[in-house]
Amino acid sequence: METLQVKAAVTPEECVVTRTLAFVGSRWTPLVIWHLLDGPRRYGDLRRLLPGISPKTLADRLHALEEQGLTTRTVYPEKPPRVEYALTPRGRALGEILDSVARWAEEDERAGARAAT
Amino acid sequence: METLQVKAAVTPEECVVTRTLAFVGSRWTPLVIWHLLDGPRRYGDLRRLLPGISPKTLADRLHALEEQGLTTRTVYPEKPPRVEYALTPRGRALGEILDSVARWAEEDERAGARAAT
DNA sequence: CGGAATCCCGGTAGATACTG
DNA sequence: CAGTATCTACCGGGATTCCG
Repeated sequence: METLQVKAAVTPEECVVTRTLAFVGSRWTPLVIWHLLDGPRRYGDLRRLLPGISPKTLADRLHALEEQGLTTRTVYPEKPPRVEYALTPRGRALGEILDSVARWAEEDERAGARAAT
Repeated sequence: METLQVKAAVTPEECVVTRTLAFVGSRWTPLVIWHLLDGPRRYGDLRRLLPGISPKTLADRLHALEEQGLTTRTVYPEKPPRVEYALTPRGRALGEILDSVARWAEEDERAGARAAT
């Protein structure tokens, strides 16, 4: 087993980590994933959970997530129409990483608070 | 111990994960961190290791990283001048996360390759 | 060598209005 | 309800030039 591919990458485009982080780091994306960790959510649910997000942006995020295989989109042919978004196993796996990021970031804030004392 | 703060966040600005990922996800940043994982590097080293990066962008990244406490900047008053950048413990901790991201992303590519077969 | 200053371009994402 | 269609503004980041 050799080193991780990333080591070899020289440009951002070639680097999987860069590509992944650029994707997940786009505005609202982490919060969308976070809410979906609680279970499937409807488009309108997410809009309510994310006050300030525009319909276009939310649609963009959901499309991108689906395209990356992180979420699924299920249409229930009812009246009124119902559409549910849910994380795939891979999406949930990414959620785990977001969790570790959160822990890392909060260590920071704690240290900062301590230093400020 | 209650839930992670992130859960409570509703806007991207309030969310530590969003802020962190927006920061780390900016172009070239992961690669800069990656190279620093090998040890301290000089400005010129990094420019050579990152073909295509502009002086401004590299300076921006290094400033931001230093401001976030992820790197240190050491000036050796020699002639010609020498400046070294190195990861702090926190910076290295973030490197660990990048590593998990890399593993996550490569699972993806392997699955994709399999599906494409 | 290790940057800072300036200019500029392209893409991201927000606002708004409308539709199946 | 669950989006799409446009149009715009902002700024991240690249190219270039110059300085201590």
